[in-house]
Amino acid sequence: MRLKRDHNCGDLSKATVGKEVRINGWINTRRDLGGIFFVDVRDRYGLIQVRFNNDLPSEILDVVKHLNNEDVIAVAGTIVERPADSVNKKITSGEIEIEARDFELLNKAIPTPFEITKRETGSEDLRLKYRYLDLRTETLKRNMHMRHKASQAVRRFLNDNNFMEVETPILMKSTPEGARDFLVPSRVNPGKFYALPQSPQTYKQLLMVAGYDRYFQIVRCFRDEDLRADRQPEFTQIDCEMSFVDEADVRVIMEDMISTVFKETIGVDIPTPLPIVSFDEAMERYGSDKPDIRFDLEIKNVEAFAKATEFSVFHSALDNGGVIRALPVPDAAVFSRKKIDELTNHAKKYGAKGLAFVKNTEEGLQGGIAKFINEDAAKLLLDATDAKVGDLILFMADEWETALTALGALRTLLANEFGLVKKDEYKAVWVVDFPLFEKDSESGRLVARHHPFTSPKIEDIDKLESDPMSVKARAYDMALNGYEIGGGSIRIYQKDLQQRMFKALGIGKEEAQEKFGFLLDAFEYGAPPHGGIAFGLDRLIMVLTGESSIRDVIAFPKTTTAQSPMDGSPSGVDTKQLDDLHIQLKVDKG
RNA sequence: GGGGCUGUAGUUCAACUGGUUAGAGCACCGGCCUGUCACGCCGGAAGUUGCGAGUUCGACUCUCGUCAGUCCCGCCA
Repeated sequence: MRLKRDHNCGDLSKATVGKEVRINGWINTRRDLGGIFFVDVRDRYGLIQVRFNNDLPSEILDVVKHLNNEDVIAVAGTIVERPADSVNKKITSGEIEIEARDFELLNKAIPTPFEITKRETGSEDLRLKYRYLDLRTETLKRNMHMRHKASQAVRRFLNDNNFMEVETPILMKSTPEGARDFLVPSRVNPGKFYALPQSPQTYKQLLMVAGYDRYFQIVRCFRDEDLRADRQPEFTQIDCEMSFVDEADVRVIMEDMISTVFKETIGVDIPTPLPIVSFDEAMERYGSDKPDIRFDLEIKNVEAFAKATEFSVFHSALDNGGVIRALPVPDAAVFSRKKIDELTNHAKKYGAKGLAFVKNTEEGLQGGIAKFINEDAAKLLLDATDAKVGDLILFMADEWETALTALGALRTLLANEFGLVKKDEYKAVWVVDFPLFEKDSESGRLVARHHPFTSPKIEDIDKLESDPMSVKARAYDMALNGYEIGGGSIRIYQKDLQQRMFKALGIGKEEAQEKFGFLLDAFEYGAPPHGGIAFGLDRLIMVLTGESSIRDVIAFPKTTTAQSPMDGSPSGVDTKQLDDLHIQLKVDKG
């Protein structure tokens, strides 16, 4: 190229008027007025209007006349002030333009499959197929820049606080305890597989044993599970671990980190210390273990009321060990039958069997289950819910977690519909005191709610064998605007306690030694007390950018079927490759 | 594994209750235009209605299957 740039499009302003500059960039838009030709040139830094007059040499004019959007060009010219009546207030460089003297077409572009300046054109799969074009759009450029800024803020903060960045293996041992692993065959080890890390959990604990007492890594993690708007098969974690700490130490420094990131990226103050709620309280009040606390709309316990009614569904639920909870919805007594049916269907997605309701009107309780409610019961209900005239009260009778989760889902849905969620508000909260175990719904066996390395609360250790479901974990999650953006725990660091934990999970001594022997062995060589946390960087960027899909904050994401329309991955491979890996397929490769 | 929604020129959308040659904006091509900035004006080209089957005199439209995208449930230690 002849005309190499000495400025970028974001450098130019009124202060540079009179300067001779050279810029390189893409054609954003162009306007041919006959005797005068305007081209808006775009690069990563900004947008600047270039004017081509018709006194330029015809070699230049002939090319300029046939320029297209997204052609790559070089322009040499003078920065000049625009006539006062031709100022474009919509762009930052709107007061100036470049009067072109020399020009070079660096590369032509064929018409793009969607318009770069209009992100609403082009379906998502088309934009994913041409991701390098989508990344040219303002929105994605802004998102990727936000991601960069947040990552840098995290690195700076952690470095300033003595955290050391250490890389851990991408090829590791498969431990099929939690999510399904991505497996990697090995040519030199026939019949054996590595797994891609679901998280560097064991490695960071081993780094603590090594004495690297503050570790971090911005690290890719892999899980072969179904995708969602906020879930990708590969995603990035801000992974941290610290030695000689308890829960409060980790919380204090990590909420400081998140607060710093918000300040440095979008200028928002997240006041610390963050509020702390227990898992039980989060479930009881918000129906979620990652509550959105930007709005009230809280769930109420109405069991005293339920017992006083003649509604048999309530009584049988209670007899079967279930609970009765209510969600009072202000000013929703006007809801139609159809609307309430919609809410019922929404609740059913979360395992609810039905949804009872009653309307609080001037004439008392009406509609729904009103006929089962006598005067005494009505008083109990209004006391428990603080419902005002004009409110709708929704009831759920079910198992504790099902009832609350379903009401929590309705809470979120209704808050959005009523506009209770303010877009520019950010409220984070710690959720603590999680149960250590939960029952696997299929097998009924005990599984770790967080992971098997999470320490039980010291006062609960005695109940590990006798009453495991009552044992609480030394775990903490950070929820932000209804997203779980981080989670961690104080870890087990003693071999015997770790072995008891494995045993409680139904992992035999030999199996534990085979799968996690390296960790158990390490605990015998002076393992310090330690704990840590991992934040989902992608979700954090989602919140910072206000996006509702994780794909919009990842440079090259996958579709919901875990495919890449751009490069066609995953794809079949040659028989030769498979032979090298000692692999035979059971199905035809696609 | 299950459910919802969507699929029509390059692209965004339209096409009545199943009925003539499937239309329009943007993009593209040609022409005109010296202050535009979503420039404007005139003209042109552009379609296996995702794919396959069925119902029908007739299917973009109805039915079934399939593929893809997306959202949700399950799943995500």
